Amino acid sequence: MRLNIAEVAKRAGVSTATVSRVLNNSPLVSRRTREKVLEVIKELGYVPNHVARSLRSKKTGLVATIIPYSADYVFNFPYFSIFIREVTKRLAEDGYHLLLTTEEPDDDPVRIYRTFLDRKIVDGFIILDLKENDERVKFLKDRMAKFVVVGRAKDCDDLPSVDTDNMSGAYKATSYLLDRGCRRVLFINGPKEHSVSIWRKEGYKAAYKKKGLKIEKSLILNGDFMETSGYELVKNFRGRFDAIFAASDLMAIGALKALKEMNRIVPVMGFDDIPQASMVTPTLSTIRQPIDRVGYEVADSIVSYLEKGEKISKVLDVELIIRESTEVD
Amino acid sequence: MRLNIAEVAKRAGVSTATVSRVLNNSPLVSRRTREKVLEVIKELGYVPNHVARSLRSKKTGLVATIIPYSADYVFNFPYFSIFIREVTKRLAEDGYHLLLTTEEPDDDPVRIYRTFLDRKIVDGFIILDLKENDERVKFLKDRMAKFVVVGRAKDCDDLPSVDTDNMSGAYKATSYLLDRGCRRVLFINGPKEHSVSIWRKEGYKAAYKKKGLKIEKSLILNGDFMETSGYELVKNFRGRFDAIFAASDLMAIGALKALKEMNRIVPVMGFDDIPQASMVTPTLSTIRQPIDRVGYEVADSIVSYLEKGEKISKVLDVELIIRESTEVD
DNA sequence: TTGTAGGCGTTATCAC
DNA sequence: GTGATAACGCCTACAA
Repeated sequence: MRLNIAEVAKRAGVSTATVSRVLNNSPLVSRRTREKVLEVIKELGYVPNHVARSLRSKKTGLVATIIPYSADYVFNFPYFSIFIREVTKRLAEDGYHLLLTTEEPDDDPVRIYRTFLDRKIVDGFIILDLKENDERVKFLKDRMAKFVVVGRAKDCDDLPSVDTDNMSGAYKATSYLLDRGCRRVLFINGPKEHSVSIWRKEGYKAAYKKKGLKIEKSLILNGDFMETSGYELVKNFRGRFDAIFAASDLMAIGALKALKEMNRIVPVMGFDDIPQASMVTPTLSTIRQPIDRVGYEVADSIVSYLEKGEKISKVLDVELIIRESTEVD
Repeated sequence: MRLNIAEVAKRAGVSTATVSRVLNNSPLVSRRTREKVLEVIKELGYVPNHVARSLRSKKTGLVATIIPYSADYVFNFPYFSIFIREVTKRLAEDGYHLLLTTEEPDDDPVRIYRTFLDRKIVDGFIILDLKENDERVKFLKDRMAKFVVVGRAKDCDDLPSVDTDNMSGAYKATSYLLDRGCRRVLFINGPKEHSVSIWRKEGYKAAYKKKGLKIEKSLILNGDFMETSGYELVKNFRGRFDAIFAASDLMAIGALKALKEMNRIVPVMGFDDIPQASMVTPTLSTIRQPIDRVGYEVADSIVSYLEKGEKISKVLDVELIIRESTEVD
């Protein structure tokens, strides 16, 4: 025997329309009818079929996050899992679920987005790893899709977004090093086109300006957030420097390794505050990002967008954490 | 204008049935008709609606993984992300997608499973963090749900499953320490009821037996896989020991910290080979688990189950990695 | 080889 | 307040 709305209706001696009304808390049902229907529902253990609802309502209750294939470091970022947990938790509060998937290599970066939109698999997207002139953003805008980005690109401030205050973070980090008397802070930034890199560079520069110091462009390098790139960039750097500020803890750790091999000691500052930061030797000074709140807020934002059409954007504060790596002398 | 199968049919001058046949590669379509239909499909940019298909076929193409709330360490396990990547990659090969979510705290552990089954949101499940007499397994079996477990419980060997050879791993680790002349290997196992803990304990014991040595039960402790538990267990241990084997790298790292504070040096072996293992000081000897293959195989298994009804189980080899932490003298 | 038509389970629009 | 009934978009007997 099929357990559907018709069966419930039959047993309760009402029409399917009435059952549906009860299910959707419509006020257009008398108290008595509602109670009777609820009783039957409970008795039969009836639960509405989500797919049928989706077909009717044209909403699947699914939000997709697609990890760019190039963005290995997203996965290597130990806090990624906390981010995911907070996202799914917030989504569930409104009955949404997270579809998580990865891009294929050598692939059109918007292929999966197109598939999900064409086949109407998801209601919205969360975009990670934002770049300037991001193809995905362009595509989704074009298709009038609903999405929220993590990060802020300068070319799309009309988008709902959640970001940490990368500029302020880089400013704090750099200022701290300058305050300690350092003058040539080697800045190992992330990839050039990434929105976080752009903001962090601004922060770095702002700190120099504030102190009235001249910025030396050759001190600004671009890594890929991974440990090896921090290691290599320091190892191969031919100029002078008296401190290092890396745009990720992993690169900072790589930098520390390189310094050790080169038998040099200078203050080193990271960014993120991943678990390793407090476990390596020396423990790493860094900028802590509230990754859990980023997860919560981005989920909150996409839900608001989907349910109420509200485009919410937030910038979250970051915190300077001083440990051993900057306290060398 | 709605773009659906009927519209395509109209434009191609055929019936919806024919279009459907073309879409599903039925041989019951003439070459000419097929080409014509495909042409129209291309021209209109028609793509079948996934939800409508799901309703008809009673398959959503979704596989759920639900992270137990208690299993924080799953998230703290840095390789979790690699696991997810491999899972989604393999699922996508057959058109499946991953629904990832977290349990709510203080909640019936099978609540989410029930919801997903009742509402028919997903086709199958991947179960992580398996325990003996696992409630979730019991529930899903009861409901005749399709699922694959990561791990092997002794009470359910009829389930499709993927596991690493935990027993062999623990055997290798313990044997290595015994071969070095250690006799009192403090074994910091995971939580008692976890299937991995049970297998690893077997391996530990087997190594002792093989050497004809007596097993000292007081040397076997239970932690929770996290760093602090390794630290505390060692710090508070009152017996004698001349080596440590921890069932996770994180606990091994905690143990190393405790030893350092206690001014003691003994060989320490971990389990997992997480990234930190090669970054801490001293670098950590450990048992490497092929987490990427676990991801691939578990996805492969659930797809085979869903598509062909085949229950596939696999046990994957692990590898002994010797670094500095065991080479102390 | 192709078409007709019913049904998957729900919701929304009408009437009553 | 409540009940028929027609969609939503697709697939599949069954008939032709």
